[in-house]
Amino acid sequence: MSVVTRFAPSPTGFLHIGGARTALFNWLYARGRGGQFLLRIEDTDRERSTPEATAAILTGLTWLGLDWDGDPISQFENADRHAEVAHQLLAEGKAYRCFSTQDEIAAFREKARAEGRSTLFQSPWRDVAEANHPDAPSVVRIKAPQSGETIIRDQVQGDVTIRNDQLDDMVLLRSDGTPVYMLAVVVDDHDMGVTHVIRGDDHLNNAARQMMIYSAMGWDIPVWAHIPLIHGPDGKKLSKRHGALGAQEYQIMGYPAAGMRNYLARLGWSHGDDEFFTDEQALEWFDLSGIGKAPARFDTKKLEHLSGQHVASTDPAALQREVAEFLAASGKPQFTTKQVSGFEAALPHVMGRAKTLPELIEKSYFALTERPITPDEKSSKSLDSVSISILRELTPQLQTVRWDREHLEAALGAFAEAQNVKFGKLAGPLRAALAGRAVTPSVFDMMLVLGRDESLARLQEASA
RNA sequence: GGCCCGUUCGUCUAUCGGUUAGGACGCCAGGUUUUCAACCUGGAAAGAGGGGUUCGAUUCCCCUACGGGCUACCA
Repeated sequence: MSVVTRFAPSPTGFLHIGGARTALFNWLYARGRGGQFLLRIEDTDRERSTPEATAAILTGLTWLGLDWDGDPISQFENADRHAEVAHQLLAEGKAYRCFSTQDEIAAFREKARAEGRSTLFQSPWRDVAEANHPDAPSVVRIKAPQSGETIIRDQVQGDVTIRNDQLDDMVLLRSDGTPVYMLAVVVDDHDMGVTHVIRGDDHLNNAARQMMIYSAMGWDIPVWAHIPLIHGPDGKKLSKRHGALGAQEYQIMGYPAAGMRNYLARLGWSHGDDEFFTDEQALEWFDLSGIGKAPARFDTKKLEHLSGQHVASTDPAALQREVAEFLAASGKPQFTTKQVSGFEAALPHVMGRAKTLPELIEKSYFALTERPITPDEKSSKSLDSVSISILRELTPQLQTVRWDREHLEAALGAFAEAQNVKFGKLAGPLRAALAGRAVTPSVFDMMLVLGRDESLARLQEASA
C-alpha cells in the first residue's frame, strides 16, 4: 500500500510554526516512503477563511521546501459530496433528521448538568419515523453507537479507548444543509485516499467521532498519528495570539530553510542522539515511532545553532540562491552583478562564521561595498592618528609582496615585529581600512578576496 | 462537571526492568585566537509526588498534583 498523507490547514492566518511542523512530519513520512503528500485547504468557515491566508500558507510551505502533489484541494468546493454522504447515511438509517431547536438543546444540557448527568445531547428524534416529522428545519445527526467502545489505534499515543456512551449523535449537516467539519474531513480524507493522518493531538478525541462515520460508511480507517502541539518558551500553548510567528517571519529573520527543517523535525521527534542532519537523512530516518508524546517548547537558541551548522555546510551556490530569496522576502534590494561575484568570492570565508543569512551578508560586507570605504562607528575607532601613520608606513611595503596567504602572513608578521606590536594591534586598523567594519573574516582572507590592487587602494585611502 | 492525553537536566531528547541515567542547545571555568563565529578541555544540571508489582523500577500498574485537549448547527 502506497502512503498518502496530507496537510490540512484552515486559511485563517499565516502558516504558524506548529502547522509548519505538522506539514513537515507529513511530508517527511510520505516522501521518505515514495508516497504522496497532499494539501487540502479547510476553508469551510466562510467567515474566517481568506484567500490571502491561503496564499500565505502556500508561500510558507514553499519556502520550507515542502512540495505537495497535485493542486491544493478546497474543502468548501466538496460540500456537495459531503452532503451526499450524509444523505446516504440518512437513507440507510444510519443517520436521522433532528428537529430540536438550539433552545431545546441548551435546556437539555443545563438540566443534565444540574442533575449531574452527561451533558451529551440525546435527541428525541433518533427513532421517530419520517411520517411523523414536522415541517420544520432540521439537522442531520449520525446514530452513534450506544454501547461498547471505540479504540483509536494511534501510532504516537498508543491505543486510546473511548466508551461509546461518551459519543453523541453529532451533527453531520446543518439546518441550512451545509456539512460540518467532522464530516468533511472524513469524506475528503477517504476520497483523497489518505492512508496516514498525522495531525495535532487536539484532534485525538475527534478521531473517535470521525471513526463513527468511517464505520457507518464501511470505509477503511486511516492510520492515526496525533502529535503533541508545540508550546512557547513559557510552556503555554503556542497560538497566533501568543507569540507564534509565521513561517515567513523566520525566513525574514534569515534562517535557512534547511536549518528550519532540521530544527522542526528534531522538535518532538528523535532518531537516537542525532541532532544535525541533512534532508536525505531525515527522509531516511523519519518514522512515527520516533515521535514523542509530550509537547515541546520552541527554543530559538537551538534553532540558531542548527541554522549556523546548515549555513556552514550548504553548497555555496545554493546559499547564493537562498540569500537572493531572503533579500526578496525581506524587501531588501537584490545584489548587483558586481556584488554577486564579490559575495561568491567571500562566501567560502564567511559561511563558517555566520548563524543566519543576514549575518552572512554583514560579514561579507567588505566584498559587497566599493571604495570609498566609510568606516562604521565601531571600526572608525581603530583609525586613530597612530594607526593611520602605521598604515601609511605599511602600505608601500605590501606593494612588492607576493599576493598569497603565506607571503602576506610573513610580511605582516615581520612588519608587526618591526613596529614592536602584536599582530592583533594591526588587525583592527586593517579591518577598518579594508572593510570599514569591526567584524569581518580574517584580514588575510579579505586581502586575497579583494586582490592586491583593491586592497592597496583601500589601505591608501584609509591612510590618506 | 464528564471524557481523553501528557510529565527525564533551564530547553530538545536517549533509555524500550539491571546504566556512574547518555547526547545536544544554553550556561559556567579554562585553553586557542586577528574581530566575530568556530574549535578544544573540564564543570554544574533531570526521572512531579505518593503507593504498589518485582530480587530490582525512569521504565509496568494505581492514586494525587500540575499542564493540555475534547465535550458546538467552529475548524
